[in-house]
Amino acid sequence: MARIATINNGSRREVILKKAAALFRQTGFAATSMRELAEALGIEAPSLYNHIGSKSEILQAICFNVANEFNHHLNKVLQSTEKPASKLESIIRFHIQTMLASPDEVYVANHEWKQLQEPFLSNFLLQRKSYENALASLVEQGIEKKMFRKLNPLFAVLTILSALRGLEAWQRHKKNINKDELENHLVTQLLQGIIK
Amino acid sequence: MARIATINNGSRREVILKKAAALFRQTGFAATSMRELAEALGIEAPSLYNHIGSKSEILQAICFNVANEFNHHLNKVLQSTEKPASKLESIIRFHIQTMLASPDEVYVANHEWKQLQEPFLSNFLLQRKSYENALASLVEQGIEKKMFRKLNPLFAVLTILSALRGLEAWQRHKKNINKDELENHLVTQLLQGIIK
DNA sequence: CCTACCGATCGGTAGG
DNA sequence: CCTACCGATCGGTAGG
Repeated sequence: MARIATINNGSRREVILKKAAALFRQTGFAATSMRELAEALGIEAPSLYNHIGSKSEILQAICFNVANEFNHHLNKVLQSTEKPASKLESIIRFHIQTMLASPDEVYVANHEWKQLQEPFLSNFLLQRKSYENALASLVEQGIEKKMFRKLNPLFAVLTILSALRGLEAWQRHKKNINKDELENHLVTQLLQGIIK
Repeated sequence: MARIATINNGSRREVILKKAAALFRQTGFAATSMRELAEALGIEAPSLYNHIGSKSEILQAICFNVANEFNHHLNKVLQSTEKPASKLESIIRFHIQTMLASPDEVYVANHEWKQLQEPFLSNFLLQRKSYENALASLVEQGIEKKMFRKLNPLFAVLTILSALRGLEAWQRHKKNINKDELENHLVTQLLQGIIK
């Protein structure tokens, strides 16, 4: 009895974040009320505040958790000695896999971050920009090595990231979607767009 | 005196829609209040209701105006006798041009349509789906004529549309962006991803 | 985790 | 186009 309570308490905050991500995705951050969130969890709204500090803090937690995951993987890839095309492929695959594994969180981080308050908003945008720049220099390396076509590296990266971020909208078609086919298709189409 | 008033009255609703699109983009539909919109227009909130029926109606007008523009262009292209690749290029260029010409409206139609109320939500999604299907059959034709690589037509279309819809986020980098370079880059990278 | 409750703000109406 | 105002709902606190 006590053990179950302890286990649940330990992850209570995570359960809240998880459910919040699902609701924020469905309805949007601003349009989701703390009462709706509470109801979805089977508790009263004021009880939420034993686990989280504010509605904003929930959004912050979701967005920065996702950002951390992507940054962590990026750093790991950058430290490897693979070719630029392989690095890029690994990053593309990670985007797709993460999106399929945590669609709600990734969606919120991609589309509701605008609702972050300062200084979190600025920090988030800064991280995003540095992520994009890291990918751009990867593309630049590929161009120098004559492996990629000669194109604007930043444009190339933004195009790929846009395509990947839009993936969440594919949910609608998900009955027809096989995960492996999806991943391989995207890798092919997106890399084909820049490879020589 | 009377003439100016008449002219202004005629376009008053459009001015409201225009400003609303800008605010909805900046802050999100749900997080934008009618009082903020009124203040941005230099009037009091209740005065808005002489020109629009409700907050929802503003969103509906923006979303369906944009949808109509895209559908109209699509139909024009489909009636032409060009090759699939040319048709697709024309559609890609239209997306980019429309987005650059009306960034606020296109952003709202792409990202705030979730806040539409029924039956508008269902209708909007239906139009979207039929738009995607029309593009998919275009890709299919290209594959049959051996002009496109053999890939899943729907996936190919969703990837391209995702990339195009994400374009709005490029605003952030706009000081470095030249319109023609942007358009040509995207056409190249996106078509290269599917052409044989 | 709950009940009771608060000030603020929301979309919108009445009436002129 | 404005003033005056409404009921509903919001995020959050007090206190237990």
